Amino acid sequence: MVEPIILKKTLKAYFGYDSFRDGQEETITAALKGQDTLVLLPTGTGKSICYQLTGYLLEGTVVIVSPLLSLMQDQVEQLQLLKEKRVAALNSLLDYSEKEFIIRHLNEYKFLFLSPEMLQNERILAALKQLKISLFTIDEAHCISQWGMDFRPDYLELGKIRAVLGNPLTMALTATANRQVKEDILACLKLDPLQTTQIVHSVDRKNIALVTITCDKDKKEQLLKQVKKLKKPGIIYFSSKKMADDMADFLRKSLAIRVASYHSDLETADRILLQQQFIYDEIDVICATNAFGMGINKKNIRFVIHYHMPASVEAYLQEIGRCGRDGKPSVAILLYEPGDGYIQVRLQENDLPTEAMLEHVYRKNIVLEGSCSVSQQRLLENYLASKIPLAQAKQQLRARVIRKEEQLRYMITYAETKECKRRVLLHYFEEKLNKTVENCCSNCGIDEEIYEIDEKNLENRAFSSVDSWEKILQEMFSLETFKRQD
DNA sequence: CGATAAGCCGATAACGGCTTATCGGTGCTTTATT
Repeated sequence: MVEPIILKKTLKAYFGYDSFRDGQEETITAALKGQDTLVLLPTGTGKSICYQLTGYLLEGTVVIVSPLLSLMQDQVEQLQLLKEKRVAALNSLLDYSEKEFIIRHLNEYKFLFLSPEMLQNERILAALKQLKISLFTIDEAHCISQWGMDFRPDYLELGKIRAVLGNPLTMALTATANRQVKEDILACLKLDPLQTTQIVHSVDRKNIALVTITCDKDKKEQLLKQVKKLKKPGIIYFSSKKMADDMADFLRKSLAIRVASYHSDLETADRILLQQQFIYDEIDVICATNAFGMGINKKNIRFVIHYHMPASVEAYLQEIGRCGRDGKPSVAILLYEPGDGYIQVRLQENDLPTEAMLEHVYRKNIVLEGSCSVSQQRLLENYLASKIPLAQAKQQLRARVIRKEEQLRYMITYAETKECKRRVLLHYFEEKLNKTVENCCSNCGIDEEIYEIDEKNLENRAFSSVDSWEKILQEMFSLETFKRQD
């Protein structure tokens, strides 16, 4: 048993903080007792401290499964800033010799980041088997449920991987999970629900006002109106890349603010550049698809607008959770037009194979290339390889389709409800709203002015006339960076 | 659903205007030859 005083001293020594934030100490204490943990803490409460501090107090290497290369790079850099040299990300950004070097020196690292896909690599898995793993961490664990079912099936293999590695002490971390997602995470990792300590804090972010504006063919005008008057910076989400591009142009021309669009068509270098510019307040508004956001650690985002709604309440909460991390009043606005749900239905249609496809593939015993989407093809191949009986496969698929429909339906319920939005949102996570929240939602009524630009004080103008020379230099410097990248 | 592309129509020739069809969103990986 590690005394709380030791924990605090370690926190101060390694991270420089005087006290823990909600949930951190609880999590670390449980892990140090040897308990597997499922940790649900709201965005921006320092989840990484949980596995990092635990790692420092245990012998061996912390292995962290992370969904994005950029996220891995971020975490590596942050640890390096804290003077930790024994840290590496084992991924495709490395060349052959770098990779080999890390694999040969695994036990010299304290923190090792990799993707679920990388864990499928035989050579790497064999090396990890020889390693003393102090803690097996799954960062952004909701990806298991959100992506594992179709988009990134290797997420569903993590349980097997865990078993191969001798079931090391495990910590799964996320900011958004309702009961079903928690069940998915535990089941996938093959964690016993009764033996796993769940540290669950409210997903409610009280400083984010929840607003829905019901539109009638006037979304574009509504968007312009809102973006014009709201305090910046902010993010606007779209469900198409083209739309994100077009609207970025439109807003840039209409409002003379600094707007950029962000989606998967961008080159990696451009993505990094945009993220940096946004973080350093050189961009006011980002028009993005759901590619943007995970790992964006910016405190002062004032609004998140959804031009199109996402496919689930989890995704919605993830996305709106990116504003107001500094605790100041922020607003999440959903621009909703009845029928919007249909876009998501169509988007998801090609994710899962149909029963007809499944039958065809089982009969012919082969998946024909080009006969369906990449995601469908991969899933069909998985079914074929796994030798799951047809009836069972069918049932599983049917369940997944129903699940997606339910998720979307609840999102629509949220959009259309006349009751308190916060209550409806929290209900999805089986939470009750105990006391009333000031500036709660558009149904309870909010004071709109606190989210709007204060014209008199000229606060929040894109370019201030009193820019310090430091800031001007900084901007020149980033321009140079831009040229070089180009 | 809504935006866009493709196809079709009449009619002395190229093209506006119509209907119909299609598509939309997330990321990891890759080892070997000009």
